[in-house]
Amino acid sequence: MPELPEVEIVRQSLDKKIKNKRVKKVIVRNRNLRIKVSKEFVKFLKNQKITRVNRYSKYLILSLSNSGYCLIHLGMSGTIHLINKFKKNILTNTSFYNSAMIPKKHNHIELIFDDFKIIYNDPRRFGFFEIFENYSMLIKRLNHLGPEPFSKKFDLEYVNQFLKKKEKNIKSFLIDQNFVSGIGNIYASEILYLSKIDPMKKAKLLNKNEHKKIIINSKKVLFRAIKKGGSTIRDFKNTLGLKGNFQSSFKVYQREGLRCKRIRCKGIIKKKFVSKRSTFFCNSCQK
DNA sequence: AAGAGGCCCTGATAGC
DNA sequence: TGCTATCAGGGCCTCT
Repeated sequence: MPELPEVEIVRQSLDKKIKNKRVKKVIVRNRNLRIKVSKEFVKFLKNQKITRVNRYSKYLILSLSNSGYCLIHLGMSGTIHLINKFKKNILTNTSFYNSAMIPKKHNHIELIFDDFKIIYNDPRRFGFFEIFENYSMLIKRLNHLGPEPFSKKFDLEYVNQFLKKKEKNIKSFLIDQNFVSGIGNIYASEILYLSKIDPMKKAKLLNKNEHKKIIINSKKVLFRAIKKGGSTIRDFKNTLGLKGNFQSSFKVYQREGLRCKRIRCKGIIKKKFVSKRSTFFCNSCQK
């Protein structure tokens, strides 16, 4: 599901809500996520204050007051829901959560704060929650990731060096987190469209100008998507259950058979499986 | 080292 | 109505 922009939207709303708040209770209903939730998880988070909510690539990073970290990945279908607590009435003095907001199945983890809670829902369980005692352990965990598209390190020299001997198609590298981290299947197609590059083109055949376009358009596409609240294809929602809006701005993704949006281009958007992932491109203006 | 392929899992949808 | 097959925004692992 979520690529960098969607995770950033989640980060922003979490930051507003849980920063400097203390976790009162932790519930783990299903430990069998992509990575098994550790036995120490509940103990590690309980009574900790969330001091920061960061994001790197598609990962959320909660900093804790015990100087530890909680690393979260949403996988393909993970969502985080913010649920406010209401007082039912004074007579019974029972409180409840607005159940209309809560998915019925697959609520695997809950972090409960004073007057609200967050619920991690993930039907496919490709996401995970991991804990790290300190910063160096966290960094080690994320060490394999390439630079983010926004990073200064993602420059001409780096891109050229990485791709110059690569026989595989360029599209598979845009979604390769070791090369550049944060881009997923949707935005890879969009970036290559803006760059007028054929997704099937061998990476080593790209010239300097094309490298430049990839660098610029990666930033451009992701920034625009963040600005629009991310993309909602089937089930991405922000923590309040609201959908993103960037899907209406897609130039190629899920536009198979439609006309290319570029002025004066007569091309038709095609869909092909590239490295096992659906890939959309204009058959005329992407060379 | 690089690339191809498989696998983890559930749900929505299409076709019969 | 119900069956089966296919696909979905990710990432890791193994084999060659």
